[in-house]
Amino acid sequence: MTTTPHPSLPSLHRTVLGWYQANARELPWREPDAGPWAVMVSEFMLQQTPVKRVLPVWHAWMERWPTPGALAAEAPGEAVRAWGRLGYPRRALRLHAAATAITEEHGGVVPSDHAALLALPGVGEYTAAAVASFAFRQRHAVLDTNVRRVFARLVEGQEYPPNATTAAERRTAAGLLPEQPETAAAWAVAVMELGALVCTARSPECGRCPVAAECAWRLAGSPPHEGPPRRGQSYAGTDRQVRGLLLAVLREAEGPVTQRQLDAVWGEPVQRARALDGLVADGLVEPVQPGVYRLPS
DNA sequence: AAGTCGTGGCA
DNA sequence: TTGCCAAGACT
Repeated sequence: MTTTPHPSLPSLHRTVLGWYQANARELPWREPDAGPWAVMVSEFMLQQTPVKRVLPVWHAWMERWPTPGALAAEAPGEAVRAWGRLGYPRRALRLHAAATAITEEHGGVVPSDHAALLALPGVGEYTAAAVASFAFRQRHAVLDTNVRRVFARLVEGQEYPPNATTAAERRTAAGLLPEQPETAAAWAVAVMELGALVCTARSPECGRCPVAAECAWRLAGSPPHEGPPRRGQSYAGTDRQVRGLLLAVLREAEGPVTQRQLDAVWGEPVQRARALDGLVADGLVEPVQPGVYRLPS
């Protein structure tokens, strides 16, 4: 005879959804009146950047550019400037490009179709699913780093998920997804929130976890991660640091900037030149004339 | 498909 | 202090 070794799927859903109702953060892009554009802007900003740092920039951005058309009407350099110190400024350029595509190809309306979202610049598998789920209440597996970690522990008994998203992870996520679209959308954000607030990377608070009793990792004694350590991201002395320093000069200047101003931020000329070339190649910086640069117009 | 791409907070 | 890591996308 087969018994049911685990609580039913609907029970798991109810548990996590109930936890979310009681514990979710109030975030402006989750408000009922936050439209798809508000959600999309938040998703771009939240790619690799913590909520706390995103909040002020998101507010300023939405006030200045309440629609994709408003952003598309301005120079991409203004988006880079308004991006401030969120990091990975190519995201600002891609968000501007996405706004332009929405304006030109979708009549200024953020598309609800997953494939159409995926075709936008800067929108990958995660962001397409997130916008379709959070803004349009569709049924999609939303696999971000939080969700992947929760499932790795809860289902696989592993402390951390693999480096890259695997087919097995997609199957797991799809298998746990509630049937009803509205419930699936609620589930997606709830699991993500659980990963962000309780089932965290470093010191998970299993005592506060609503599904601790069913967690495969916990039941296995919380074994530490096996396999190769995930490569840390070095920063000091890299091109990325130099690019950041150079772009900060451009952002904070009113208009064009001279070569001398840029030279002042980094002593080593070869790396400095390589970093500046990279910024130009990425479209983040625009040469005006020899020795003069500005944000893209 | 492994590397690249910012920035800052926190243990 | 130093290393880890935070709602990834792109090549």
